Amino acid sequence: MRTHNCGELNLSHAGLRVTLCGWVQRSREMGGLTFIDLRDRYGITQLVFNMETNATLCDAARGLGREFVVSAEGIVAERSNKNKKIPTGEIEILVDSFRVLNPSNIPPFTIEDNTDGGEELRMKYRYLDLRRTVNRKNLELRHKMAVETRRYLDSLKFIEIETPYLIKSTPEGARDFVVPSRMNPGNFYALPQSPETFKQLLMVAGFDRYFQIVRCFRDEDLRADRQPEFTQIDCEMAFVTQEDILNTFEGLVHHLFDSVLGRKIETLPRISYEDAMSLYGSDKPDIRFGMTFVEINDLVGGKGFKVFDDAELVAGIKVPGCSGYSRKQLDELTDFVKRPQVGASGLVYIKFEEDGSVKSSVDKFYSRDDFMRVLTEFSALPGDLVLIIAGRKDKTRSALCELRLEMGGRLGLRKTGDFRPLWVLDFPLLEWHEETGRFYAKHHPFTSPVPEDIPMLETDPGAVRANAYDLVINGVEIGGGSIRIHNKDLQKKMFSVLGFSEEQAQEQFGFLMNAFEYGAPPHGGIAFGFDRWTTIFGNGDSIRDYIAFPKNNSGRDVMIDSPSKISEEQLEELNIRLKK
RNA sequence: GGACUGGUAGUUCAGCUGGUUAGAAUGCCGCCCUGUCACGGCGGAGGUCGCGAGUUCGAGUCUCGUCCAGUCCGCCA
Repeated sequence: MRTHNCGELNLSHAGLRVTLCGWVQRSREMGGLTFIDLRDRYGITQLVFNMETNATLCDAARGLGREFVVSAEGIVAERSNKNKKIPTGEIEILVDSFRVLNPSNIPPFTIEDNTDGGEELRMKYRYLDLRRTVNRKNLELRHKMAVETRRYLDSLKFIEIETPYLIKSTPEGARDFVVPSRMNPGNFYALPQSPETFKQLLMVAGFDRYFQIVRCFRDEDLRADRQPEFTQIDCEMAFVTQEDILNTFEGLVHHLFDSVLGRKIETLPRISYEDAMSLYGSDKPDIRFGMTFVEINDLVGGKGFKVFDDAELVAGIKVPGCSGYSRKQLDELTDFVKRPQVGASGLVYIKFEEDGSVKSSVDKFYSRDDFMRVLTEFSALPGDLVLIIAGRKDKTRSALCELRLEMGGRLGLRKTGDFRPLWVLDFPLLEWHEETGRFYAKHHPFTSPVPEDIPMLETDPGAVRANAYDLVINGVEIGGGSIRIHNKDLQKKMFSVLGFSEEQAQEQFGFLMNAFEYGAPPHGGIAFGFDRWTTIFGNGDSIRDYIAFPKNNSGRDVMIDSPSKISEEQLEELNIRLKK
């Protein structure tokens, strides 16, 4: 139907007869002249109609509304007024005939880079929103990421194998999306939260390098970076140590930075979970800037300031060059950390003024020497501001983490386009839950403990470290994985620590444990959040912008209006009765 | 489950301590314009102020409830 697309013609094509197809972006009527911007995926080309040379055609062109689908034939001509802003700006098409392939309603919002449409409206008409360049580029980026991922992994002899979507519900982890089985009344499939068990079975089957770019499903509340269905780059390898896995996938990180963004990056720093928590208060630190935590219990305790004396942890950050902060600004920061989402009970400041004097909210408890010792510990210089939070260790760290990120943002230290990937290692194997009074696997129940910590499974399970690792970029968890347990006895012990009875373990994971009795190789793997990684590379705010048809905050697709009710007949057939 | 923010022309928003005819921009329609490209000029149409109660002589504005959207906490092995 077309000889060229709307983004490729230039002066070298002048005089050529062409046919273009596309959508009417906008038309400009000048009395005797009519210009139409014709748009397709590749760009915009200007069509021109002249009242003097063909009044009928020019008149007809004026009947074309926005988003009409048009096929136009004519001669490529050099423009008398060139537009330097677009690649095709030096030429235009002198149209001698055109055809409306399909008219269009007036679109509910303008289909331009700076659209006037709000989010909700654009989601409802997502197919129109996707015509906008920004969204098109986001999906092109996603495609490029997928292609380069496959290229890299294929070059290392990984093979992509599909695993089932209709699987079995398991109690650990996120809530399952569940699918009723018509042929097995009262029974349900679950959609996979990840292909975890299947990729381990593939290792038992001898496919020693597996990957899959695969959809995963979790029935949990949504966020800007969380969708109920999302995509992982899921990988597993046999006959490997943790070091082998980190090196192989550090290679993927380098390859994607290079091939997609055209950037060479340095060897990824590695930090232990414990250090990440004590220096950044987070297991996914944003290391684009410093401001690491300094713990000062010893320096400030026993001076009569009860809040510090009683605190499990007193820690702070040094904010360079902010000693001039006003009372109002400090009050604002105090309010910030006291918000329920941050959860600190207060904020103490020490201003190291330019003239060398010291001002603090706790002046009456400490001498100048006391403050100087603290400031030295922070390596503070005149002009710096130290902000301190105290209380329970975990609360203090998470609040200080929020404050650090906030200050980093205010000082412009979290620069867009600055990428600082790193590995976080040695995660704890287990996590204690107060409400249920038992341990849960922090990663998943097949994660192997660090060998020298295995004896502690009996004595101090909370202190056992795992052979687990996360990839973090700019404060976002991009991926995580572990070396798996391939030994049946160890796996049994793990289930028992998690509070599974032998029968429960057998019922839920018997197929895996049985498989491990038939020569399971040592293996391990990793999975990356493909949507998040793409979003980071695109400098986006929300993974929604990198998914063609995303769900909204309540898990709804407002375009197709789902989820939705189903008929009585369907319910009957599925053997389901709804609560009145 | 919880906190906060928002909901007013097709769209994006403004609308003060409650006050009589609810505005702007853009889009849309009509007329004019031969080099525009965010074209320009003139004119016009377009509103259940999310929904329901309440306070008041009077509610877009205040109160309560409710629905929807967004950000976050919980949750997300």
